[in-house]
Amino acid sequence: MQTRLKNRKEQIVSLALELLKSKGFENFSYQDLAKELGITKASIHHHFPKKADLGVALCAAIQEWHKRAFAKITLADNSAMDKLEAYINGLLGFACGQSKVCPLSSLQADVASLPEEMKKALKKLDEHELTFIADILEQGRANNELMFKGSAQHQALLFVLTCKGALQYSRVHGGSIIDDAIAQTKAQLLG
Amino acid sequence: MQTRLKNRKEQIVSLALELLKSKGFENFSYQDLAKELGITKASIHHHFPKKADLGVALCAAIQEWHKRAFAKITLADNSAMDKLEAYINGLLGFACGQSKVCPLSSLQADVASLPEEMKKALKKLDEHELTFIADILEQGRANNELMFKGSAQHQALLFVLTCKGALQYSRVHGGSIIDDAIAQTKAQLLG
DNA sequence: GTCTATAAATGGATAGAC
DNA sequence: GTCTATCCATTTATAGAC
Repeated sequence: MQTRLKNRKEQIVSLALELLKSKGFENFSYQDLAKELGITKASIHHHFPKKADLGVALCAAIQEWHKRAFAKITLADNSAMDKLEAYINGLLGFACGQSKVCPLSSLQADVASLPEEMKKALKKLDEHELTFIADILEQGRANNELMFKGSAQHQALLFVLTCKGALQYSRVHGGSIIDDAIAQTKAQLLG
Repeated sequence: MQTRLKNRKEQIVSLALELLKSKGFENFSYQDLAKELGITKASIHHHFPKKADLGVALCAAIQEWHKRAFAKITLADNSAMDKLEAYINGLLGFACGQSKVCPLSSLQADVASLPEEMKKALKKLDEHELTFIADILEQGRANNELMFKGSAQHQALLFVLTCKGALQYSRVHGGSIIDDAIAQTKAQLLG
């Protein structure tokens, strides 16, 4: 509940994260942030002189979010499928019905115009996420709970592409497409 | 070879399509087009008064591209896997090593700010593509060439999400991630 | 930390001459 | 079809007062 007692800097990052998920990094402005927060653009420049600074802070916020969410999932003494479901629910939690996508998908879409520092951060975040999913898959296969061929890293890639791609498609085709994609993926992994 | 004899209007659409694939619809400007073509912004406004007009023309160009590519693949008397590979090669043809993605992925990323007409066109294009892939998958399953559970439409969704998602990821992680994703998908379908 | 004011650049768009 | 010229809004960014 400490989320209610955020300082201004955290408020800015938090709102910018929402706009990143709905519009993408290049398509929200300091004006958007200022209007919503009831302050001026200049105030935001005080906290983040250049937009690239805000972008780096956004990447750090996503990293923090991953860290907490992944730790919570890892510690829960659940089946591999339960963990995958928890991951999916984490992704959907901020997106469902709101036309938002994974923030990393948004950053990938704008990669051509991102500052170098953000590209590097994005790459690390993606890799961290893929390794997290690969570990769950490997555990599930060792348990005879999940079935798949090849390396867990490669299977993790398919899983993550499916989840994030489904979110993107849902903005055009409605939320049911997410259910379809998730159900089909689960059916495959259960053999 | 008639591509060399394009009139200006076609040149504009052709270049805009490239910029769409690399930067997204909201992130290329009439100025970008004008500079590259060696004409002024006003000339482009003559052909496409508003950017939304250009956007609609882009959707039509993509539809035309689909029509040709899908017809060619359908008519070839090949296995289902050959057809899937031809589809993948079509996607990769414009993207590989150039940091470009599927134009429909680019449009999806910007869907929050697209004019209504483009959203409708995008939806139709997506559906057409999914049905095309679903038909190939169904044919392959009927032949005992491919193996998968559930409906061909749902499996087609996974396949398309994987191909396009891999392209997006490759801009950050390099082209090898495409090979990994495609290989893993093929292995699954071959049972 | 927040404001006013302003700069400098860019993007979409139009009018009218050639 | 293309140009020059111009308009207006927006965006990023800075300076300096409170």
